Amino acid sequence: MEPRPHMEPLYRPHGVEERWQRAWEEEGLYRADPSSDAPSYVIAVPPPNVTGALHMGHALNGTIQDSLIRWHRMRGFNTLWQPGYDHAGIATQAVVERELRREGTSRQEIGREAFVERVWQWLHEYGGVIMGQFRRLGSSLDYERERFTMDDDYIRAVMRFFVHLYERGWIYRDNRIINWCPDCRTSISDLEVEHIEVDDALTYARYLLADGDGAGDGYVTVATVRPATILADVAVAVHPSDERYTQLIGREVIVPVVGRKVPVIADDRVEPEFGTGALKITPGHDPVDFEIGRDHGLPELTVIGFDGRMIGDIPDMLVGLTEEEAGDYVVEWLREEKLLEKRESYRHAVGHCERSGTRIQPLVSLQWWCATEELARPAIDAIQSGRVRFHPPVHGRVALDWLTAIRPWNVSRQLWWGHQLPIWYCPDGHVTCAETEPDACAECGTAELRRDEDVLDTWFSSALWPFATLGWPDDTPALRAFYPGDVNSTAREIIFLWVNRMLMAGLELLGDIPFHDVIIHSTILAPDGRRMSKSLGTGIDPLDVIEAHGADATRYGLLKMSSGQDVRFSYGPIEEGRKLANKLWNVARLLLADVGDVVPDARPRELEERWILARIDTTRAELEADLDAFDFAHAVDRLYHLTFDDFCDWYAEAVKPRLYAGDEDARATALAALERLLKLLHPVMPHVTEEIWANLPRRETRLIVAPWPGPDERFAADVGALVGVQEAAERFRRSGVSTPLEADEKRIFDAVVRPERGGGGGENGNIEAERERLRGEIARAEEMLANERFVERAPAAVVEAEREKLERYRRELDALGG
RNA sequence: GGGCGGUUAGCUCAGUUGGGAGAGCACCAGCUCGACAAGCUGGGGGUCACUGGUUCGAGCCCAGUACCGCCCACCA
Repeated sequence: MEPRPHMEPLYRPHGVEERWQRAWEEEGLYRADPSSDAPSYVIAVPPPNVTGALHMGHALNGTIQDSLIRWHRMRGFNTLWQPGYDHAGIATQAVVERELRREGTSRQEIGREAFVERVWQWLHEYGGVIMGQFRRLGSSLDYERERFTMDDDYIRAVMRFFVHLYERGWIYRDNRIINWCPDCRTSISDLEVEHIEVDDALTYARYLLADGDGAGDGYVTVATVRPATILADVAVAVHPSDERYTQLIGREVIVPVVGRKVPVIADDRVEPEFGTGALKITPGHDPVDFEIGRDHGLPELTVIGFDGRMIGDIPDMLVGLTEEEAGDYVVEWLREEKLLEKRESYRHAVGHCERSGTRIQPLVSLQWWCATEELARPAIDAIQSGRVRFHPPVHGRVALDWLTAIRPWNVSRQLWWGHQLPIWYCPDGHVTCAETEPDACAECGTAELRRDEDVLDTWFSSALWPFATLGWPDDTPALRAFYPGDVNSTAREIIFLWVNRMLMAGLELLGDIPFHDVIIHSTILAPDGRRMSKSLGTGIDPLDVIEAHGADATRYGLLKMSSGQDVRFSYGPIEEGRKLANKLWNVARLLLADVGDVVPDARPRELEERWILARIDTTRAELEADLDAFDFAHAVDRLYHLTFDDFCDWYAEAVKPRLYAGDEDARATALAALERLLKLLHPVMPHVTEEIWANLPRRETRLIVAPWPGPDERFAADVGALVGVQEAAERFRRSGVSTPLEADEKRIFDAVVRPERGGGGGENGNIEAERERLRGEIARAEEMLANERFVERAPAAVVEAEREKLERYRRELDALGG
């Protein structure tokens, strides 16, 4: 043990926190032990993007997980908090591509191999800073076990997963419409598409009947927000029971500009009430139209390329234009041909790439897909049966709804950074799927193989995080010791992307759920209620908060404010945490001043000592219930009031005179009570508690691994022992009226309230004011008890409580001679 | 379009089977007490969004309205 440092009146977290963070890690106290016999408690950190920096969500989530981990470590569990990073395919590739552009080159120019090499180089230089920032928060991750989704072992796990699904028959290649981001130059999944309201123009265009017989007006009008896609129209659809159009079904109309004759078809996916009730069908560029087109056997024409430019069988002058330019041309053409009925402004939600913000281009493309119904089934059961519980529970139902209506998963991305698909083609077009590069085509045996160039969706590998980090697919000691895990704590927005897929992958590959509790933590908004975001300038850097107030205060504050679904960040709770740390520090100074060779030992003699030990024990039980329910805001609130109100304002003040008098029993008991208080606070505020712990005499273990206090019923009967004194103090402070007290109560009263120093009015306080107050209370109670219906229908306990209150007020009034 | 959450003190938020509206911050007043002025004690401040209903009794339960936010979504 190091020498006891001088304890200054003001607790300064700087230096102290970093010192303990280094000590805990260097002494191996964060380490999980795969060979331990103790029950395990496992949380895998949501792997942050390897390019990213700590934001407020990380800080809150890190605090939640660390508090649980530290609590269980003290309770004797073999804890593993698994650290690591996600390679974050699109995000990382975008960062490095941006850098290449600044250098005047591009990934296409330097080629795939050099580009991937460049990404690794970038990561070694700038990536992977978050784990250092997690350390600064005091996070007790087992840093020696850090994993990366692009580690060789992890890649092997991803390949195994893919081949497994392929062999199950759930992986297939299909030419379907996908969400194409022209900026990222890749497909993205439905979950990565963000719908944003935009103002568009709705163009009403007339399609002339090909066999114009004079009946009606000889045309049908359709509405579109994307006039350029008219060039790829292959049909017009109407609702089968829409009487306006029944006579048109089966006839042909002429697509403007290109002059193509296309059929009028009937489909009940058309909404008769919208627009004109006639829908132009563009299977190549619209998801609904694609489905309708497939069902009616229509061709899929493409007029917009992967670069967002016009291509295909269209007038030469349009080739190479943007969709918008081409659209303007089409509208102008319609106007000249008198086929433009009208244009009106129209506000609607349009899909955008959530990473680049670019408007999604629905395109037909040959991609790899994963059929997910079979994977989802066990996950659905796990949630329905309650084996996996969400906190708050509402998110379980949301997760369930998604799983129940799950759709095929587009798993291929047209990127270079990521896990390249383990798919090889031979010149004859045969497909070989294997974990490692095969020698020959599985079908025809030719050795001439070409690997598919696409990489897998980043979330495909994230799905394996709870067990690929433990060595799966190998049967390792870590996997046996730490799977299944216990808790997953994460942000609301990745329930589908990540949580559900971990459930599916874990159940499919290991036959068991990866965790039984899912915590969905609050979203912390900027103080003005907007999202915290760098680009909006509304972000608050948690490292700045730690710098200014300390990690303990930051942890406390984040837990305190994280009660609702969304919560505005404010410094109030952080300040509260800082005050709590300072208060704790100072009460420790009081109890440790002139401590001599007294060691902690609970041997209570007086009322206030039995009382505080009872209060600490009941708070321990309540705290455990809060933590078991993942109710962190209540847990820290409880700790605050235990420390301030009970421990400092009442107990410490009451026992102070005996400490000054050199009462060694009082001293030893005080230290024992402080010990227990420190233990309860440690999971939330690890640094200040460890620092004080180190100052306690004869301390041979670290608080971080000190045993969590068990139930202590010895003084339970004394938990209300101070009620009389506290009421007397309240009365005295309110009106200066003294209450007759027993000798030991009087001693506590005098120590805590110190009437001789003013505050009230002494024995001659305002007795009449107090009588008046009591008469008011009595009147109210009498009124309630006079209400027959209340007496008849209210629960007996409530009525009885009211009677007791009345009796007490009357006694008190009598004592005041009223 | 569908679903979910929210609306309580100036601010950020609690309020646990319906039974006297709370905390922290801010504000005001008083305390230089042998841990802490980054402290202590006390105080002011609320039509619990609105309307109706159930009940002896509603912040809480029911119906509806308004506003804010989130998620999902193939009405062009």
